Amino acid sequence: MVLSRTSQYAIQALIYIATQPAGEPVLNRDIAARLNVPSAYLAKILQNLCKQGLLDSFRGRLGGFCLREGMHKTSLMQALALTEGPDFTKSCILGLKECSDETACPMHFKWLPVKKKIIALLEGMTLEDLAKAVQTGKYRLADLPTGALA
Amino acid sequence: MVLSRTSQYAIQALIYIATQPAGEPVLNRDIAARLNVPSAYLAKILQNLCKQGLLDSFRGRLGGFCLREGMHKTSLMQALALTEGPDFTKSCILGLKECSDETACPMHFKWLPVKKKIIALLEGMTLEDLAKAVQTGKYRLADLPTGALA
DNA sequence: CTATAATCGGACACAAATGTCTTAAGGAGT
DNA sequence: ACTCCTTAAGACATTTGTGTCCGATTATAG
Ligand code: FES
Ligand code: FES
Repeated sequence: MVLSRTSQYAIQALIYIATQPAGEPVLNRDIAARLNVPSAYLAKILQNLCKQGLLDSFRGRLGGFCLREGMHKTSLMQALALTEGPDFTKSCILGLKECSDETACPMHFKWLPVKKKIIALLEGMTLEDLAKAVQTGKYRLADLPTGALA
Repeated sequence: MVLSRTSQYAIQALIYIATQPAGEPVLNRDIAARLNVPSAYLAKILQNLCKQGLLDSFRGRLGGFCLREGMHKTSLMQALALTEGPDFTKSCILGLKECSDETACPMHFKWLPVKKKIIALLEGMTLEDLAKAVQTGKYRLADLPTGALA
């Protein structure tokens, strides 16, 4: 419902990276271990986020991934636009090609307000916010018991 | 976002069937043509809805599909439980196995109210309601120009 | 009974998402 | 220069979603 696995991994990883000291690259291996996610697959996702400009990557020793300068304030909406495609909120809930008041499906006018709430929520949450929440220790990023931060 | 193609087809078909005179079986072929959807695939979906007890099917001449007695008041939530699986609303938006206040991910308490709105919406809309809306001619069930009802 | 018309059921085909593996390339330390 | 550690890139495998096809079954009409 709502998000693909790929996007879920991406968000988890981004939040985790945001909890780590800025400027210190984080190893893909560590992220994967922390989130209990396939590391090779996660690498692909992170590489993509690099190409899209959200992350920086460094090879070799002391390498890894870290948030690009200023990207701590990236909203979930912006991040999801990169993983799900730029208009993943544009579609009609019944799958019609157009979703607008003029081409409304029978659910349109009921669905639209809810969709707006979802979008507002995603636009309102930044990686920074979520990272801080995680750092309080009250929330978990992975299935494991209660994620103690490294 | 939110629904699989299969569920979208299913809902469209159910609404269309609900707009037709009760008790008169509707041909799969006609539904597929009306919705502009692959008929063989739609047949599978309808067969499944039969097995789950939402539709009745009749073979041979004058055959087809129609809503089972009393099922006009089925909510979208009930219908989606059949196509998406019984707990498609249970999962965490970040993909955690458990979604509860005790095992909250950093988005949990913000997401939960929105999720509740979605569920309330789906529970509040019945096939009957949606069919009536379509019959006003103001809403469309398919991509085609403006669906004139048969 | 026969022909016709529709669903049923399963096998099959294709595509997209998810996950794995191997090799190449780049940077840090010695 | 050499070695080690890391990401980069692409090929490949697996799984799931989507879509097609065909023969079997069932019901109606003549
Ligand atoms: S037209 Fe269907 S949700 Fe807008
Ligand atoms: S735990 Fe993530 S949405 Fe509830």
